[in-house]
Amino acid sequence: MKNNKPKYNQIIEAAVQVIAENGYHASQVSKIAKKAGVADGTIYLYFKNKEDVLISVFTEKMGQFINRITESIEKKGNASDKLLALIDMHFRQLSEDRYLAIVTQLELRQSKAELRLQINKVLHPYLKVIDQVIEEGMQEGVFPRDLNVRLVRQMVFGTLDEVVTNWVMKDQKYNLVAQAPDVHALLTKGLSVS
Amino acid sequence: MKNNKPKYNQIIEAAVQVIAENGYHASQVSKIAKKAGVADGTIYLYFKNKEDVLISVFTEKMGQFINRITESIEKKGNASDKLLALIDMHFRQLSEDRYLAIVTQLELRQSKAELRLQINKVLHPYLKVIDQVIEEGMQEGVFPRDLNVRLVRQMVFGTLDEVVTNWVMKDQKYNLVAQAPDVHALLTKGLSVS
Amino acid sequence: MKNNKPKYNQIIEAAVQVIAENGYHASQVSKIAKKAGVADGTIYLYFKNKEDVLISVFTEKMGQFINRITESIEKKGNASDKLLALIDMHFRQLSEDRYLAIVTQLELRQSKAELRLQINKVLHPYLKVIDQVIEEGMQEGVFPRDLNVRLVRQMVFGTLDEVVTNWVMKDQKYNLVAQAPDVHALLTKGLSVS
Amino acid sequence: MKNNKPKYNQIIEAAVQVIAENGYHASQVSKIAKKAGVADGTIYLYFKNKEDVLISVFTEKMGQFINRITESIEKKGNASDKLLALIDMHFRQLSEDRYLAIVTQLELRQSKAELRLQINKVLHPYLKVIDQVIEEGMQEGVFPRDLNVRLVRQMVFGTLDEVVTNWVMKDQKYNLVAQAPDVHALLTKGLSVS
DNA sequence: GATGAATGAGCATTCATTCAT
DNA sequence: CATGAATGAATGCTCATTCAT
Repeated sequence: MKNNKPKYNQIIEAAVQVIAENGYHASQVSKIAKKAGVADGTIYLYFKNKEDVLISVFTEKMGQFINRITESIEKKGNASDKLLALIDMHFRQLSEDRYLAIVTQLELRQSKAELRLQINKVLHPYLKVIDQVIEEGMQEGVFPRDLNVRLVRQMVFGTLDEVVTNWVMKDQKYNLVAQAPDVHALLTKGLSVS
Repeated sequence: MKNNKPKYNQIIEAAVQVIAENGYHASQVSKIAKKAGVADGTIYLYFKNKEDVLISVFTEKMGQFINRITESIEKKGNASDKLLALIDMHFRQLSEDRYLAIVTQLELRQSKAELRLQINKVLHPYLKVIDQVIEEGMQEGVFPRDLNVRLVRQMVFGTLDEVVTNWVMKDQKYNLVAQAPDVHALLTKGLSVS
Repeated sequence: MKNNKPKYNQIIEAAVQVIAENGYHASQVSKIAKKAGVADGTIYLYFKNKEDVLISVFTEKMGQFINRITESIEKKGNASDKLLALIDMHFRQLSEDRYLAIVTQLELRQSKAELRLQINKVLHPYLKVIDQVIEEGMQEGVFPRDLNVRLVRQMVFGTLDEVVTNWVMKDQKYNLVAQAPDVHALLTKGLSVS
Repeated sequence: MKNNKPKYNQIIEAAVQVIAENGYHASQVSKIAKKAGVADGTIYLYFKNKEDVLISVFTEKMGQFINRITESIEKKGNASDKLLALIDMHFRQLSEDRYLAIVTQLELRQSKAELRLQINKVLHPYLKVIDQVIEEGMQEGVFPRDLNVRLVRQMVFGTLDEVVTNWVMKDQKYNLVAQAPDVHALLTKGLSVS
């Protein structure tokens, strides 16, 4: 655990706040250090460089994010319910941490290509969770058996991501979690007339 | 016509290439000027500043992009066919211009908040086109009449965007256009078992 | 005469105005050309370069300036009266042309050392006029015969220059010409108790 | 004391030299840094920007300048002697620091309006010292009681400034300090015949 | 003579990272 | 472990001048 290293966590938390408040490009190392209550140099005792701080921010937060979603869906009986739970928890967690929402949906995307590649690696386990739900649904017969899992996953993740980004850009003015059932309905039924 | 202003177009085209090849942050004005075959200062005869070049790149390209999609869908008889045509042309155009695909899916997203706001404005007409197709489908009875248009549009655009981004990140190794019918099927039928 | 070359004068007059209104550093060649109603390149048909425009501005204006002072003092009977007339005309001319005052007292001094050297050459005839008045006064016995002419001239010119500069920097709020008799009295009597 | 901040003084001294040697406009920050033996960025640890360096140069030097003059004149018994001491010290200090003389008389005057405004503020205390000497002389009866203090001060300062500037432009070839008694005699007696 | 589109040299400032203490 | 003073590379933009028309 990183609890032994309180400064590590202080820096991570400071980074999220500083980025959310100042934007990615105005988030200097010195600003993060100040908010964390440590010297600039101290950051380099815990992280290789600035990029490493950002990746670690995403890794730490995404770890929790995925864990909660996994917990949430494993109680559910079928793939459709799991998908709803996944959407609900996805929206819920970003709703509950406005800083995190801003950082993941807007600021971290401004980073250069290399960094975003590494961020995608961190995202990978989440995409696997989505894949599992889809595959489970196919096996259960809840979803069609001939789905292209990759495409479905891209539809699911792309939709959730777009919905959240729009919500963040509208200054988080409306209730995101309340949209979960509609989004779930849309994804499962598509545009087909019942 | 912009044929009267050949340098304007030279600079736009150079910018797309330079950004695609070097990445957003390594695309210095001097590099764009060199590729365009003009002096650095010449860029400032046609554009207010570097940001203006980038916005213009996006505006010019997106204008053509939307026009072709609009042309393509207006021949179609019903909303479902129009949606398919839209997806097909969306994929087709980005397939045919690998530089443009890289720039729109990866590089331009690294720009700072203000610039991205303006990019969103340019994107807006495209979102309106999607909305129209959805609304038309609802009126025709091809799509359910009780759809939340905003959510559907976010699903459609989010899905297309995610599919294209994944394709770009996989170095455009597979045939993107060939995915259009499957994506269309997915969006219209969702995950429902026939 | 330069009357044959109306554009020459247009450019000179435009330069004075542009410098007075925008300050020395914000007075681009293009701005002067626009105000003069000519193309940028036209300026280079009449002047070697930008510096040449500035020197010519000063030369033209200083020529008139000296001529009027010379005319004014030659009517006077003795050196002391001539000195008073010189001071009066010095103040009067700068009072009557606020643009010229700003340009000579403030803006033209921001030019680089080389240019200022040439400006000093243009100023030289005026200093000679002052010298003549002093020497005349010494011969007449109106002024002491053992004066160091150079020092006296520096006192006279330095005083006038400082008085005018202070007046310009106080936004020309008070009557400069009205100070002439007091300045004359001061220079002639000094700080001696009568 | 500024001895705790050796770099601050190194930069100030380097700036004076670089400006005197290269002229105001050719005095890049990098050149000053190099002469001071520090990195470019170090300058920004001690000064807000380049202008701040220049103002600080003038402030530091003018502070010393005024202090020495104040010390020098307070020992003197009457206003006339004080004026002589002021002139002597004014000339003496600029004679002893050829770099400072060039910078104050020529280079710093090329700065733009805003900077010159701040330079004038720094000069203000010196003008007040001159005013005090004049007022003291009027009270003592050494100078006429009906003097216009402002005008006298402008005569005194204008004369000293002009004398020093001429000396600097003549490449400091003659003995400036030796002129002090003559200048004093001129200012006190004026052009009156004894 | 007149035009004005094109040129390209030149520079203050920021900030991630290091390392002596 | 922790500090924070010092480093130095990196770049968008302006504008005097030219020259083909």
